[in-house]
Amino acid sequence: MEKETYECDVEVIHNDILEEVKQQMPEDNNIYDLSDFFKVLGDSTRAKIMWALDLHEMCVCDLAILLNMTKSAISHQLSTLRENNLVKYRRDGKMVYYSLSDYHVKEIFEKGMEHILERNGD
Amino acid sequence: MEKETYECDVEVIHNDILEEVKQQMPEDNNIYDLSDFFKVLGDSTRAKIMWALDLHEMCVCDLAILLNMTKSAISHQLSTLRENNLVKYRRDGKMVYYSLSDYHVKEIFEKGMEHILERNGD
DNA sequence: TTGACAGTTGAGTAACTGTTCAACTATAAT
DNA sequence: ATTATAGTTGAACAGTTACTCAACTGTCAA
Repeated sequence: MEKETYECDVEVIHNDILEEVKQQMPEDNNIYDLSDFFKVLGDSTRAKIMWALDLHEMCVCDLAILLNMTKSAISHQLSTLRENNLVKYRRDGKMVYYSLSDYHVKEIFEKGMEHILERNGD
Repeated sequence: MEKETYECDVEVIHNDILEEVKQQMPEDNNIYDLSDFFKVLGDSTRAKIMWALDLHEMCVCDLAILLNMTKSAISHQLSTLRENNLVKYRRDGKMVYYSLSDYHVKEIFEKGMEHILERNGD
């Protein structure tokens, strides 16, 4: 009377459903990547940066003024966005201009905003 | 020669772009709500739960077995998902069955997964 | 070369977050 | 009533994270 398949502090309740869901679940690695992706968008500073860059290419200074934050703070967040391939940049003289690198993000933001606005009864 | 509009450690570089973006940016509160929403999806445990519930209504036990975690850990995360109106539940005897409460989330997950898979060269 | 400004980076810190643990409630069965 | 299982909850702890600060690089102008 052993349960070799699962190690948990509970009994198996709905084995049929479990098997079905297990088979249809995406691969672990894909879920990790996906939640990491959402995590990057899940900070208000980065969300604002992304939204601003969706409207217009901007330099670090512009973003710092727009968000009323230090250049350092903005630069750190841009670094995170860069590492996650969400923004690209070009240097022009002393200034570095950032823009969005991915066309999916806009759609995801818009779907997310739909959700927020409907939920808030707008 | 004062800049009353902005307080920052930088000079205003592109005033025209700044004004344009400022006007088109969503309200701060909406961006906060949006990033909070993404933050909830930005944890792999919660992402797995959401994906599983999208496939089938499940009880806490099932989820604990599926994710190989304790009921307590799952319950805490379900509580977060509940607070953010992403899941609903019904009690049936001793068991509590959870399911998705929002139809937008599936679309957002799918768009996000598209992004991941394309980015990973799939 | 020197100074000024745009931007980056690493260390440090305060705040946040996910899991564990133990104690708890709720329902059902004996 | 008692016991067992499903689930919840609060405190505590460890790991993470966003911003600050100071020092740094890169580019331009004089």
